Amino acid sequence: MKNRELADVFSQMADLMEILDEDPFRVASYRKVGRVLEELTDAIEDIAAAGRLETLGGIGKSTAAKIAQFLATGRVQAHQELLGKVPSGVAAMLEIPGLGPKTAAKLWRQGGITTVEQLKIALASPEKLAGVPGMGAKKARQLLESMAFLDRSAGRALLGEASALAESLVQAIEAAKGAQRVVIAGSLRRGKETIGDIDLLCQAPAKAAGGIIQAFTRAPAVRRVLAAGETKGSVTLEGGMQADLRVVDKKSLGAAWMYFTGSKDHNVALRDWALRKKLKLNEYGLFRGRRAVAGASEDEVYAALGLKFIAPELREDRGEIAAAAEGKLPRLLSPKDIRGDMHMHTTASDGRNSLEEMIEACRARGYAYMVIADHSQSQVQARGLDAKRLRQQVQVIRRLAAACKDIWVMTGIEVDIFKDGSLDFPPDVLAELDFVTASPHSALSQDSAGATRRLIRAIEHPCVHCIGHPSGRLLNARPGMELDIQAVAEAAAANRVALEINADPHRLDLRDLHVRAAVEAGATLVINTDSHSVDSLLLMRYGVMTARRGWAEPKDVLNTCTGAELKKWLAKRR
DNA sequence: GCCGTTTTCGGCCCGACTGTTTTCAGTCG
Repeated sequence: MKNRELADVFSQMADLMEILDEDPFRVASYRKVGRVLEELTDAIEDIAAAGRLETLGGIGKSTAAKIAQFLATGRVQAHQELLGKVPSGVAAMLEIPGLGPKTAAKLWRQGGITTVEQLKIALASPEKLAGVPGMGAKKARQLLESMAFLDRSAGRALLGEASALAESLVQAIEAAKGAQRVVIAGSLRRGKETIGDIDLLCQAPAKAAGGIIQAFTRAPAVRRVLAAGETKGSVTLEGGMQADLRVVDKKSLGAAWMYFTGSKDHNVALRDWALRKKLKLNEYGLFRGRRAVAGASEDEVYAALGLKFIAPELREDRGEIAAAAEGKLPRLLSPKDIRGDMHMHTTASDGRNSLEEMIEACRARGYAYMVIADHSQSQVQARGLDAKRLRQQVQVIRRLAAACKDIWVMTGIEVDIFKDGSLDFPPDVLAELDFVTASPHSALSQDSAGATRRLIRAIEHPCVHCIGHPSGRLLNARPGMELDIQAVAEAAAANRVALEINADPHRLDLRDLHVRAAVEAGATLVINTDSHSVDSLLLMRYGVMTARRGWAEPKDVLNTCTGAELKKWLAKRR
């Protein structure tokens, strides 16, 4: 797959063109191509071979030719020409928050600065930048701090970390005088797998806004105040994340919440939709001329646009607006649809809570069923179970299960899938268990074709019910295997094997786009926490968000079944 | 460079905040 590489080429061309001050609309269209390529689940080679490049939104004749050229020669001529015009270090400056293309161009052309290192030195003695307009002492200090932040932080926070921080900020703002309602917006509300910054909104009368912004900037987690105006505040938090708060009037809350929930691409598409209806949409409301048509609630704004309500998780400009217009949005599942958790560990392998404690915690959550799935023998570092210990555990589970009237406790295993697709236990051992999850844990840098064959072989194994965390990725840590998700999902559908959405915020695997491909291929999903303690059972909500981002409905997800339905599904499988 | 419920040409989302600009450019979301 050359998707990623090619996406980078177009994104970089957009950056370079912007530094060269080329037509902003052409720049925007290159940027869009970068995003489209990045989000593609099919290999760009296959799409090109099928002559379908120009059927992708945002890709026209000229882009198609550049993609073809890249696939044939490994390069895009126009990209090479741009690289020849702008020193590479100048483009690298765009990574620095607060430094955009205009400033990078000025630093280069008028200040003679061509690398980030040179910039750092020059900023330390700002008189060196006297020839560059707009470069005062304050701006210099701000850029130095931004660069220091980049050096320390790995970039984006995980969904779970960001949620906890956001909730602490919400509490601080709610305590401020005049705050009527505080809500989370941004990528956090959309349930994106990683979060760049936290966006919050507070409904309050205009006269209270200043005090609320002050309260926000004094919240315990705040380390530095970046901006504090009349209606907007920006801060850096402990750990380096940025958080923004806007204070809005009651009659604008819906429009503002939509605007700050994004995504940017959804907003652009929605405004375009509004314009075609002779309406104007901004964060204050939906307007016909000067008259406000809607704004207090999101429902009202979507309705006035002739659209069904679009759930935040769908707002990525991936076809949701057309679907909302045609009444074809999916009926998304919600956390309350989940009736069990089918992947959790105990102290028998690397879990922190006992079998009894895990059962009690699942019962307290009101689950109808659960599966114990400890590691198999080759996971030595996790004290994986061999056949003998597994059989002992099965005995204990069966005895405990017999005593549980209100929850169905199933026996299971998380059996390793080896590099060649074979499993860590022979069929006779696996056949004794109620539910078998097979997961890849090692050799995760395998090539795409090999990884796909590996998973398909496991899917075709007669004893396997589910593939756990299929790609093996760890967010912000390792990329995992690059699967041909189409082929994997088709095999899963054909063999009636479920694909896991691992809800652990470090994994979220399958990821959103893979969920969507799996749903379209007719595969069944199962959302599991992979809990290693009773506390992590509540991570389920992040898996549900990821499922929603993949347009999954309850019928696509195995653990929305009742116990009786699940029994039937298991009976058909064997 | 892309695109079409007004269009194959002429549009392309829009507002807040900061810094250093004395009237606004740049960046961000």
